[in-house]
Amino acid sequence: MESKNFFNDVYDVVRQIPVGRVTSYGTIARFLGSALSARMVGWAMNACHGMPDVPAHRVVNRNGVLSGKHFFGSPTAMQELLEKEGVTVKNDNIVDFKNVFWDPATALL
DNA sequence: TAGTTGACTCTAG
DNA sequence: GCTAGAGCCAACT
Repeated sequence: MESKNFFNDVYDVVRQIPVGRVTSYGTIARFLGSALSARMVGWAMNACHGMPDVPAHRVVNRNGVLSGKHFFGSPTAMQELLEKEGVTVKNDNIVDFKNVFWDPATALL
């Protein structure tokens, strides 16, 4: 299980997402150098179930939609978490997504 | 071993 | 403006 280099990178980026901010799979994928590997970010999130330090709820698709909300055990768990952190979610969509959007390339660089 | 799937994104029609 | 198809990589069956 030491072959999670790509996953580890994803976790590292997601872990650095500040509270009240969200990012997208493609953004992380591109930041890692694989813009077309956005799916892999999703897979990384799928494996992040054993990583309580990885706020997967702060990672959404490029539309700001909670695509993976269903994978949190409850279809509203992701929304509840985001709203609890100050992110307004409406109908599985992040309100002012552009305002709460967090770009690793801008924050880390 | 090989085939299919998947929490995405982009380009083309 | 919306719908459809293609692409990437790893895990699961």
